[in-house]
Amino acid sequence: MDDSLLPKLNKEVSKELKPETQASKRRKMVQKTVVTVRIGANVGKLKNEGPPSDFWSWRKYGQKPIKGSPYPRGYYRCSTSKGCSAKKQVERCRNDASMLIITYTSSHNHPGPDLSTTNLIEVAEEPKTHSTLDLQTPLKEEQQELAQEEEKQNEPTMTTKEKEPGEDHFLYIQSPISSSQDIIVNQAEDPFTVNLEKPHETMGLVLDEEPLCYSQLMNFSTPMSEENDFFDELEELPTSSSFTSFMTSNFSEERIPVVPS
DNA sequence: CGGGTTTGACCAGCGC
DNA sequence: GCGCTGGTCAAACCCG
Repeated sequence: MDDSLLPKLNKEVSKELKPETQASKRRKMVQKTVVTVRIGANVGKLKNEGPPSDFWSWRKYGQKPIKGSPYPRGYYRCSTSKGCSAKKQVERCRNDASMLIITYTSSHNHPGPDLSTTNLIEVAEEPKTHSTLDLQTPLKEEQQELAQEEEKQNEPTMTTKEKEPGEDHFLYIQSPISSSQDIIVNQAEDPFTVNLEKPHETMGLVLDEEPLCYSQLMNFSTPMSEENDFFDELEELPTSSSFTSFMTSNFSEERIPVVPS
């Protein structure tokens, strides 16, 4: 091709020409998983924006000031595997600096470094959400049970939010990622996809727009206490992450046909 | 030396 | 059609 012309353009095109990435190039058809992390005292400990380290390593490839937000948004790409197209965006809640809003896009095309040995404490509620997440990873079955137990113990009423029961796609997670972190996962997907998979569901809430509600949810549910210390240790380990497994399962549609049994 | 971060520029989607 | 804004790239720089 005439790559001698328009070098910039071509270089981008050639790179973005990968079928899936091209579609995800802009903010149109992208699957997104929004995770809100409350970083309590850790805000100082974590580096900069303090993206909770999942067991994948991320490389920052950009940062942009966001209109209306005093905090810039950081763009990260998975550097665990070379060809991995997984990305995440990290920004702070505009109204609550102690809240991190992490938006995951694309999927990891490689297994996690050490999933089996990882402490996956998964709190997944709302069966309908499961239909989206589809926890099909075998090892997750155990985690799921654990998660549900924990869920019961911690916040049995948390299953449906005070806002719009049945319309939200939140997942509230006891964060194994780092101490004193509360995590809410919101499954925000492309409306089309949602319509296809869950015609009865309404993606009324894309938290990307209004992270505020997270704060409310956070206040609404008060988790953690003794695990605090436990997770504090985990913080230093490259372990963790329930939400990473969420992603794995959620985004694995390329590799796993998704069978809601 | 290798990998990661920073930063400015460029491009494309979206709204008006 | 134009301008705005978000997302990505790549060179330069920094750190281990």
